[in-house]
Amino acid sequence: MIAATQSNHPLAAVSKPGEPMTLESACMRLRAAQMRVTKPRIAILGTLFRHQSPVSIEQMHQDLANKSCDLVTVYRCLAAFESIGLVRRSFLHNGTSLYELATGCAPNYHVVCKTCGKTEQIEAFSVTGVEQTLVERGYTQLSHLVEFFGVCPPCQQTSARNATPAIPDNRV
Amino acid sequence: MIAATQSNHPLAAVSKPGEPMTLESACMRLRAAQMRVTKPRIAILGTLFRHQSPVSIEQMHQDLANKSCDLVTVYRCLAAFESIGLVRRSFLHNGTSLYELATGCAPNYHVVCKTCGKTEQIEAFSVTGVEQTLVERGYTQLSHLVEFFGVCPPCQQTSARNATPAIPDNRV
DNA sequence: ATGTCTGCAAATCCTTTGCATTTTA
DNA sequence: TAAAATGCAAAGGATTTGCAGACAT
Repeated sequence: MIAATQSNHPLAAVSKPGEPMTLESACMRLRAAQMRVTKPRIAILGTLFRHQSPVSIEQMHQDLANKSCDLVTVYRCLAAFESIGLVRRSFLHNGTSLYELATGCAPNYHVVCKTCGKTEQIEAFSVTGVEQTLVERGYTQLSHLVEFFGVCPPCQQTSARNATPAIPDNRV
Repeated sequence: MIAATQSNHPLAAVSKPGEPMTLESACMRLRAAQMRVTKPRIAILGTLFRHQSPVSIEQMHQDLANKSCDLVTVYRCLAAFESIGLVRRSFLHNGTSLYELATGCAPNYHVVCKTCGKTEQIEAFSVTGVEQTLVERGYTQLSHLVEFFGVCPPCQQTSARNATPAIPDNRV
């Protein structure tokens, strides 16, 4: 699921398709937005680059070697990154969010396994038609949210049936 | 946004398109599922029938004349209703949910105004193609979530700009 | 009669806020 | 050195849980 918010921030320009984002370019974007490049921020960006897929705040915090920075800082940094369009936030059914680097391309959509919680990307899926209609109806600042859920093949063995679901059944 | 979960519950059959759900048929489904038809449950179903659109738990609780039942009971009843497919739950960006009667037809999609939080229905929008692909990939128990956000026409006046957004900006 | 709900209070979970201290530019 | 970021502790809001009493069947 993706929150494809259209940022109004002047510095929220996405990187060009041709040149993939690097840790350096990400830092430059921070500086360009009058934000400071600190050790926690670099570490957090690092985990995002390492995953290249949606990660939870909790996960990132644990990934940070010896939890080098406070959970609160992770929250604040990601909110800051999102405000300049550096990361994209995905809202899950269970009320939590995942963050991923915002590439220059259109937002990606995912399938989330109800059992193990793993996410997989899914091919292009267009919602522009619907948004166009909404614009015609007078809506502004459009954004949307699309997410698919299911049980992935590896999780369909009997053994998995007794596992605690990553996303409790009653919430999905 | 809609959580179009495919319930596996034997009694979760939806009412036939031809015959719209009534308070009576809803109660019958409760009984059929070995659930009891209590005063709070009837009242809650009542507010759902009255709205015929997604409603928040808080909203339902306030609607109940003199808050005739506890907020906790509203939570529990809705969870119970959802477990037998009587209602559909929608998860909002701000971490809360909306519930609506599960009609026999395909799930409806909505636009949620970022300012006032009002929801409007949007015309058919198909995700079956994507789900079909996922089935081919081996996923089972598919469900999905689709929601659009924007600022509705009435909320675009200057006055509205200072209003506290129903969904804080940093969450959408 | 009995297994199911309900209400109330308290607990939990995730996220945000306040503020003094540290850090970056 | 001035503005911005961090850590820690504590607040906040939504939802859940435990348990004794009330209720539907």
